[in-house]
Amino acid sequence: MFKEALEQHYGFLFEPPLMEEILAYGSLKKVAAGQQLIEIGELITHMPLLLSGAIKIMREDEKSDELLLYFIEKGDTCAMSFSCCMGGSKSDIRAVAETDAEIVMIPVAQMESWMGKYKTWQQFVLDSYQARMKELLQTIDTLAFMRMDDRLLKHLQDKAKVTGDDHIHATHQEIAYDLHTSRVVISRLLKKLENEGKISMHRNDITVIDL
DNA sequence: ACATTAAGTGATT
DNA sequence: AATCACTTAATGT
Repeated sequence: MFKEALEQHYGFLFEPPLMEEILAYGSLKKVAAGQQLIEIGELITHMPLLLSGAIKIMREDEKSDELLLYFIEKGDTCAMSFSCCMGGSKSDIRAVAETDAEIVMIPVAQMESWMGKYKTWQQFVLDSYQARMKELLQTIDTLAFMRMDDRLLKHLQDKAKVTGDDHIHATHQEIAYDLHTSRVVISRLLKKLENEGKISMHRNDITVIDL
């Protein structure tokens, strides 16, 4: 069961009756790193509560080019899923497990009734919505002003934070994919960051020093 | 030793 | 900042 982990990350947020309901209606889902959770256009039937690990949320264009929007960590939920759940509509985003993760899946029907029933739930939804909105604005800022070097460093720091490891196991190509740019640009900027002493790199491994 | 994949570089748009 | 063309380095078979 997932009772202990749930209490550890959400116990201070939700009152006992709500915790009971989460235990009753939620189901635990374990995913491996790299596994896709939600594809664009897929119908949302459940809402995720992260217990451990991290999920990355991506957007995709017509040419199937990807762009990373933000990460979700333990104690978070996917704010995007609220709007989708409520309207019974389809997902606008893709969710991929960044690390191995444990997630409690809540059926949409339940979470809707909790909105009216539990004040703490309502607050939780509102808070995470706000947090996600803030992160989105941040990514928009860096996008709009096209400061790729800052964007790259932020991405590396986020990734290190989210995985709880300052060693990042990724190729330049994969990073380029996340930031929607070319591998050559990433290689050059990484070189620059290395010269500035902010990171060190080896094949398939980047160590973030400046956290 | 050879093929494959990741990373580095210079030039061009 | 993106793309091309090419080199160099690391890894796998």
